[in-house]
This record gives sequence, structure tokens and C-alpha cells, in this order.
Amino acid sequence: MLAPLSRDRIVRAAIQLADADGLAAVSLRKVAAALDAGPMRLYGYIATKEELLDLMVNAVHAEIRPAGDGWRQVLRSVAEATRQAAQQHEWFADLIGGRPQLGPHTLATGDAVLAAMGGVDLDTVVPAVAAVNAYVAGSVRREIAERRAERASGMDIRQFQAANGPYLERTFATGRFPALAKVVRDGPHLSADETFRTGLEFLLDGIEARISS
Amino acid sequence: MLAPLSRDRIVRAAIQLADADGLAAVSLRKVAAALDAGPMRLYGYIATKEELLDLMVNAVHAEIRPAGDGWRQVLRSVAEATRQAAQQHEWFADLIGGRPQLGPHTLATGDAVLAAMGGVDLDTVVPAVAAVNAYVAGSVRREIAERRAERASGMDIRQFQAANGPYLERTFATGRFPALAKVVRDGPHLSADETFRTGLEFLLDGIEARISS
DNA sequence: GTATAGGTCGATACACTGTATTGGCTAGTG
DNA sequence: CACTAGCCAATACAGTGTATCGACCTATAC
Repeated sequence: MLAPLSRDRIVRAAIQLADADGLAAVSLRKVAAALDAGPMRLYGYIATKEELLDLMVNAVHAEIRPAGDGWRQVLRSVAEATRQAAQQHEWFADLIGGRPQLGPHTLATGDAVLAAMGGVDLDTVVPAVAAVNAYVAGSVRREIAERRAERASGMDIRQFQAANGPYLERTFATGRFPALAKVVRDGPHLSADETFRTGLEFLLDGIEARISS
Repeated sequence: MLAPLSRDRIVRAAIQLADADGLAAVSLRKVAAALDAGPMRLYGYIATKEELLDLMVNAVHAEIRPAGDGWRQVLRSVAEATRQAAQQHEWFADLIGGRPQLGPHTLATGDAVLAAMGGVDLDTVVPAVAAVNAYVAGSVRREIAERRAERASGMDIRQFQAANGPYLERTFATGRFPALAKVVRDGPHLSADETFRTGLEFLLDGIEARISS
């Protein structure tokens, strides 16, 4: 015991805590306690809590590797993998895009994507990758936020209206938001998967149009 | 004195604090102090701090009104307006998409967008609006995060590499990320405006392709 | 006019946060 | 053996969101 501790062990402990009880459960005291150490001990390995969060994000990026042939498959695969990572680590959705990430695994992912973009000219590649990243970050965050809200308001409710109960019903009954009410009533009830993929394909289609022009 | 206090006054005070000193400066104690009240006084008007944050987001949504004719202009205008709001209220970028927003102004914006989407069929409208929202949220968040990082590391540095100083230089010198290094060296240096708009047009192009097919 | 009841407001209290400081222990050297 | 240097952790501090509870103020009833 008193295993010599390391950045890696600290990050792993923090991730375990975050996976189990959410980001709010990651306090330096609890992380340290999980490692049988006093809180101040951690400051020999990390400078600040923000750095720990950055390291956690970087660690998750290690799981995200692009796959497939051609720029379209590559972009799609990294988008899909990012989403999957956020489903395994919901806290990832809160952190993604919140601070510029420059850790080695994050850079490696970016590098692999760019490398796979083949001969596409840089004037297109740069905004295309940025756009996909932005879309994925926003999408995933909203999806996780909705999942949490659902979970918080009774475990088994699926319907959008029922989720927030009487409030929305009353609000729609006022007739102040007719277009919204119509969509909720008549619109398609897309699953999270479908919504994510449809939007992604919109974006990829737009990029493709530019590339092949 | 002892003006009777109200949700509105509380939200306005909180927004003023957040605009001036960032989200972290919004504590119930400070908000209350700005209104010459004790902290507990606020709990007569809001149930929890999260509710206050939701109200702040809702208030900003009041500034975001779609404009223009046709679905494309409408989506573009609301995207642009959202981005502008986040530039005036940087904390808005941290909150957007972090929780489902059901405040009246937020719903009103959604309603106006949907109403303006004209005769486009709902199976397309729903994922299209969701995608644009996701893209905007992700884009804006990353943009603000980068701006903050720039600001934190010396006020006048513009270059991506210089921003994080020697670390990135060393990292690129290792040759582990050749594709990334190439892009940083040879790629276009797009302004935040250009990046945002280009990505948005990609997405809108993709949506348009679906609509007109 | 006085006494009592009710209800609102805020001071205090609690558990917790990230981090600076400081004290004590340990290990290595003369 | 004496002493010193360095490291680790306990304590301390300023702050957080919020529950609790006591005091005051008002308004009604006698």
C-alpha cells in the first residue's frame, strides 16, 4: 500500500467517480480518498482541478479513433464514436467544447482525422472538420441533457409532454405557441439515434457538395 | 429602498454580474447583495440556483428573434442572433444546451422558427431545426472557449501556436502529428466569423438538398 | 388600547468545495 | 549521534448552496 500514485491513477479514479455519480461527485477530496490519500497529495501531480478535468477529457479521447475509408466515413465514424463515448461517460458531454483541448490523445484524434481527409483541399477540410466537431458537441450535449431530465422526472416517462408534466400541457393550451404545439402533436417522434444521424448526414451532404464542386 | 424584489429584478442582477465577471461570479450571496438583500430572501422567488440559471438563459432568448423570409434565411438569422447573444453574454455559451430549456422566451423562439419554416414537411423540419441548434450550440461554445483561452494567455496573441506557447511547438516538433502540423502551417487561418458561417452554410446546403429532392 | 397570533424575512448553521499555509516527521549527511 | 533538508499531510481560509430557526412586525380580536 501507499502505491506511489501517478497522474494516470488519479485520472482513472476521477473518471470512475464521474461515471458512477456524475461530474459533481468529482471533488479533490473524494478522488484523493479513493486513492487512500489526503487531498493535498494530488497537488504533486496536477496543478489545479481544471487540469484534472482536462486530463479526463483527454483520456476519453483515447477511445475515439477514426475508422473507415474516405473522408465521409472517417468523419462519420469519429462523430459516432464521440457520441458513444459520451453515452458511456455522460460527464464528457458537459466538458466537451468547454475548454480548448490540447492533450496528446485529443491531438492524435485530430491528426488521424486530418490525415484521413485525403486529397481534399485545406480550405475545405478545416471548416468541415470544425463544423462536424461543433455539431457533434452540441448534439451530444443536448442529448445527454435531455436524458438526464427524463431520468429526473420519473424513470419511465417517454413522451416529451409528459416529461415535464402539467406545465407544458398548460403552456400549449394557452395557444401561444401554435407552431410548436403542432409539431409536438403531428411531428415525427424521432429517436435520439435518428435525430443525430439525420443531422450529421445533412452536414456531410453539404460538405460533399462543396468538395465535388 | 427595500424595493419589493421580483424574479425579474433577480434575474437582471444575476445577468449583470455574469456579464461583468463571468458565471463563476454569480453566487446567490452576491446576487442578493446587489439587491440589498440577504441570500435567503431569494428563495422566496426562485427554488434553486439552477432555476436562476434557467431564467437567465430564458431572458437571453428574448433577444433572439428570427428574421427574414424563407426557411433558409430564418434558420440563418436565428443562428447568427444566437451567436451574437453569446458574444454579449459569454456565460450563455456555457449554459446553452446544458439543460433542456422550456422557458417562455425559449419556446417563443422555437415557435417562431417552426412557424417560419413554411410548407416544408415535418419529417424534415424537425431534424433540420435540431441540427442547426446543435451546430450553433457547439460552435458558439468552442468559439467562446477559445476566446477565453486567448485572453488568459496574454492579451494580444493571435496565433494558434503562440497562444499555447512552447508546449505546442515542442509537441509538433516531435513529428507525432504530421497532418495536424501541416494544417497549422499551410492551412487557411479562418476568422471565427468565417468558420461559423462556412459550417452553417454546409449544414443549410445539406438541408436544402433534402428539401428540394 | 392591549394582547396574542401569524407569517415573513434574515441571521445563523451545516456540509462541502478548491487551495495556501504550516507543522511535523523522515531520511540523508557530516 | 546531531543536524538539516525536503516532503507529505493536517489544519486553515474563504467561499459555495441551502435548511433551520428565531425574531420582529403586522394585523386582528377582545
